[in-house]
Amino acid sequence: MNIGQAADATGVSAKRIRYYEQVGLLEPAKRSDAGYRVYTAPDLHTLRFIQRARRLGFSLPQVSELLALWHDRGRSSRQVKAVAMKHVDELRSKIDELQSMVDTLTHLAIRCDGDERPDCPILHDLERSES
Amino acid sequence: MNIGQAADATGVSAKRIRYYEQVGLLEPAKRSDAGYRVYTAPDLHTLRFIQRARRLGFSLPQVSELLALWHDRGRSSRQVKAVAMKHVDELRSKIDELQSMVDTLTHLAIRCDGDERPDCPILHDLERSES
DNA sequence: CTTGACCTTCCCATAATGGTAAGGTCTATG
DNA sequence: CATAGACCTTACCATTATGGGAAGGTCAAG
Repeated sequence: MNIGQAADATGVSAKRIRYYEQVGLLEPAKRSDAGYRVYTAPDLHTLRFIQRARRLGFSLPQVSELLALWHDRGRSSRQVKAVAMKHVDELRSKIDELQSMVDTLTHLAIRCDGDERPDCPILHDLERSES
Repeated sequence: MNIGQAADATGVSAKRIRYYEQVGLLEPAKRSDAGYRVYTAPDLHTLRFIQRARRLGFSLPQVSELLALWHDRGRSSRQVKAVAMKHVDELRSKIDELQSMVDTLTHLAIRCDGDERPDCPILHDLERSES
């Protein structure tokens, strides 16, 4: 199976597959006589694993950790859970940060008339000197 | 006032100030005889405006829009509110996306024993073939 | 006049892709 | 068999906003 078919089968673009190989997330694929990368069922399995981990927001280094644990028959579920929960903590921090932006902005926007007049608490807040 | 002092006074690093000038967010600063950038009170005001907008998560193009509106005496608060609310929508989308990752992961992690055994629903989910 | 703290520009790196160009390969059809 | 078109290869550039560092000029204090 060529890279295009692997991409179609997994939802990971050919570009990404090559990149993952380049940065060492994937073992270099076998090549055909012409130098084409050749993929087999286990490769697709790995690609889908990566795809799902990426969709859950894991960074490539984290995905790399997860792949290693996945292949490590001697792993403990504790290790896996630790990676996942660390990521959850990061996600929650990010959410809190974004939410506080939303809170501030909606608080300001509520007081903005949104009409033809120029006066606006949003700009007023942005130009205030403190902080 | 030199760039270092302007940086200290506004919380915008010298590096960032130069970058903002380079990408056109800021007017090129006046220069001293020696070629040093020189900043005055209104410049600091603008830098603080940018700093606050950035902290609220506005992208540099959005900050640019806000700066233009700020300087436009003929602006309507409607325009300002539109920029802000569009950003709020983007933030909320991002929050929803991150929250659904958190939900999925916590759901999986709850069922992970987190002990010395290798079996783990998190890896199990990542390697499942669907999706 | 030297030292140290500034400033300047320029280049590199980051994270994880997408786009494109130049060129080789494979396959189906005329 | 030749050729077109769909594929593949590598290599380079762009993205976003920032930090780091080097090489070299400037300024103020001692």
